[in-house]
Amino acid sequence: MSSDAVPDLGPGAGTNARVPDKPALDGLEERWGRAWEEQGTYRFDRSRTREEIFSIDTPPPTVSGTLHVGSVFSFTHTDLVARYQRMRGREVFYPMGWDDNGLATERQVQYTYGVRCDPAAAYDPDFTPPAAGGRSARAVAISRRNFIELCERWTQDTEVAFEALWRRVGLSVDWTQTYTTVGPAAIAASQRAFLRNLARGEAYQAEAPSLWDVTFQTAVAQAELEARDYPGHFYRVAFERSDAGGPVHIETTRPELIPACVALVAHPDDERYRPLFGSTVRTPVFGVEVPVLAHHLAEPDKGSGIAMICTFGDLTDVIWWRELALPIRSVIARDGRLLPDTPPWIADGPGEAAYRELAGRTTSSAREQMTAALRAVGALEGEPVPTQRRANFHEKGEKPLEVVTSRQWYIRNGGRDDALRARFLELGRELVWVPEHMRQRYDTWVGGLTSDWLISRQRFFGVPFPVWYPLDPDGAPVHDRPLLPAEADLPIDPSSHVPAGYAPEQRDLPGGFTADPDIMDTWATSSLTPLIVTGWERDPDLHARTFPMDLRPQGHDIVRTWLFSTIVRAHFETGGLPWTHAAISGMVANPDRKKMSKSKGGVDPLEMLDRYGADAVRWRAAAARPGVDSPFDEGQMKIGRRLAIKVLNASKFVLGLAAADPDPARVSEPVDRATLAMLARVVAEATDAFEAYDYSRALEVTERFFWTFCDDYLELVKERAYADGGAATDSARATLAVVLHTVLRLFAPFLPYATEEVWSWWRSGSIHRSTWPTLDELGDLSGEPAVLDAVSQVLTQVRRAKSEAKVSMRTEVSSAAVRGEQRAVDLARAAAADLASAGKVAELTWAIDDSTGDGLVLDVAVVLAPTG
RNA sequence: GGGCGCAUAGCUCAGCGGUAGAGCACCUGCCUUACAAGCAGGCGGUCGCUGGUUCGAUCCCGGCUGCGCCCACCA
Repeated sequence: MSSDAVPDLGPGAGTNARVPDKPALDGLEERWGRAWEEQGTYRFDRSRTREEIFSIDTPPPTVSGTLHVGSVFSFTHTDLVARYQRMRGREVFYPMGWDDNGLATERQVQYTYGVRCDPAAAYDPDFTPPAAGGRSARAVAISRRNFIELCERWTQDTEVAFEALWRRVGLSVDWTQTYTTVGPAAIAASQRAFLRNLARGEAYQAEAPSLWDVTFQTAVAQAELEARDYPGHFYRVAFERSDAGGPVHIETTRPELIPACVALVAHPDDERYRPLFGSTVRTPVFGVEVPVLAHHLAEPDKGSGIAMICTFGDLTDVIWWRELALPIRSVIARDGRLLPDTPPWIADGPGEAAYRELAGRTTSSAREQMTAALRAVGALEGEPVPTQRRANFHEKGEKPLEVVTSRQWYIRNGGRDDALRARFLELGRELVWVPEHMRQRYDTWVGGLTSDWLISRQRFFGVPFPVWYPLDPDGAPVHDRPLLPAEADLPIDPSSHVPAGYAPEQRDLPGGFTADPDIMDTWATSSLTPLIVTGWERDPDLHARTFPMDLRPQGHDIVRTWLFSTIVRAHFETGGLPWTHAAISGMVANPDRKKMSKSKGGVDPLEMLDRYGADAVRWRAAAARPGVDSPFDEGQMKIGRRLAIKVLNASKFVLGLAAADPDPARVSEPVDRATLAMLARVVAEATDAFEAYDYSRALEVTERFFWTFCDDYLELVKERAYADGGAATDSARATLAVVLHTVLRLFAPFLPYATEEVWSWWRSGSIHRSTWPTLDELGDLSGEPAVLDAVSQVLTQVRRAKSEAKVSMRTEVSSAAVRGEQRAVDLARAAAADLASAGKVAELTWAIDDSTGDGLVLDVAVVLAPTG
């Protein structure tokens, strides 16, 4: 067979005619990848019923450039389960999506093509991106439409590359079932779910302070936060009491926010400040009069025990502002700079002049300027003291988040509703978690929510909100009277579609309408994957056959985002869980145990696949137990490769001896029956392990059996199987065939290429559509597995004698005297003839010695034949 | 500050109430017609520390230490 021929998986096989002389792994991936595609091996049969289907809510990988080793591992984990379930007879619904939506794509496009989106720019149909992108290039401003076109182009290219990688890895995905998170079906589902959330009051719009990323210029959600240490200084600053009672010192890390100060606050029980409650102080430099207030969140032992409240320096400020009913005095603009115009509350002359020095500066530059100003008026006490402050960052951002007041869309998630929070915690308990303890992260997250889910983003590439607003006679949007499309019209883009009752010419004109400019956060779409892929409201027949899904596999880093948000959305739409099981993969870490980042980490999955082969990489992935982080260790790949090669070679050998159909009824010899009894244990253990999603254990027990089988059993029965005729020969050959037939299928989920190759040598159809082994097919299981251990003891001691004498294993043994307790001797003696031939022992003798007290331990005295 | 996980041979990890296991690495050999990308044999561990339960603890319970991760209102 030439290497590029597509093998026939049809009926008609069954002989050993196809066993190659020199089996090799090279070319298997290409050949079988093509065969599986052409023959639809993994095609989903949608005529099956819900009970017959196993449906998987695969994570849509972010199309942000490259997939790393960790992704390969975790997707392999899912595929192991998928292949097991398929062999168990379930029809596996295993679609693949691409998360091309959102900020990650925008950043890649900006970087790759050297552009930035300017919504004010005009569309250029002939636009071609600058040849040289990269960080050093000056970004070209392009229209929103041009920008989105580039995003689409970029994602298509990467999706092709991703699919190629996944096929290479051997994921048994039905590649006709793919979706993208900005595809029409996903947009329609996102918009439909949003409209329903809105109608039921689960989504709402609010003008409120929220976390804001000044680099990306968008609001962000609590789930996207990352707390990081951030170097800064404590500044000790004096406020003058209005009653001239002397200065009050506060300590702050952000003196540039003094113009936004609205009050000072101390703990109600703090004796030092109690006399001041109800009085006022003047801010330094600006002379703005602010009250001194009491609140229990103020901590007496932090700083000087009294803090300034600014609108807004952090989330505590937001709480104080709300609970103490303070005014808003914002000074930070959306670009992170201080507002260009002097705020109205700064009225006095020197204060105005001081503000003008701050206007337009970044926060860090304003901080320096403010420090100088404080020093000039003598309000800075001592020198700033270096400190590590902890600030919230967007997980992909480089500057600390600010708190900015803006109008945003929210979805209720229990953060402000204890009954709803309790419901989500209850759903978390109903879900089966693998491993169990991962539920803890969910509970911690849901229990710690402090706000609803902010889903709007002031970005460009994503699902637009299906909303318009009427414009009043002054041209201002009337936000509390949103105009909504009919569900039948979805998906829509409010910036090109027109709301019912309006004409296109009325867009953005007073008395007309305007589109909601925002897009949804990528998780607002990803949270719907179980609904999107199962055809919710789009294909009710498919939905009924696949939902609720069986399995959500994912990483533990996105429990708080993807897993939780999916439960939120499914609860609102269906009242229950979107899946019954969540299997949480660990991360691949650098050898130093630090989290391996996507950008660096340095290992290219394709290079790894080239070097070791997909089966080897899968083997290594399977060694990482569910939920356990695993250090990247290239040396381990070699072991997997060795196993795959071993499978080919051992199979070739077995088929050379015993190409007949596996028939346990012909197994009669004690050592053969022992082998099948042992194999039965392996089948049972591997099956139990897989049922508990513990693919690692399934692999481990199979592998251990297989190596022992190769090293001991195969050597032991070689000659008996070679011999012609007789029940003993027949027994050996039947055992070999049964073991191979069984072990290949146990290995199939892990080594799909090598096992398929061997299967094609003697069976028909694909091994991946064959059935998982059961105890029934192994026949009579009353064999005594202890025979194997006894036999192995004898074999080992004969080999040791040869090894110690530094002679070949072919060396003849004049005599071997086995001695031990009755039972042990009987067990080994059952394979006397095999032992003699495998060890090349001329005279094998047996002695019972019940006085040893060694139980099943055997002692073998070996006398080697003289060499010469 | 709260929580979760981990701690067993140089490395990666199983085991989990009854005298310590695998693979890799290392050492010594062997071209044995399935496989030298192989095979055989061997060296190597007071199972993190410390109390307790038990006839007996690597395994159960408490405390401690170290590492990793998650969460937390960042003055």
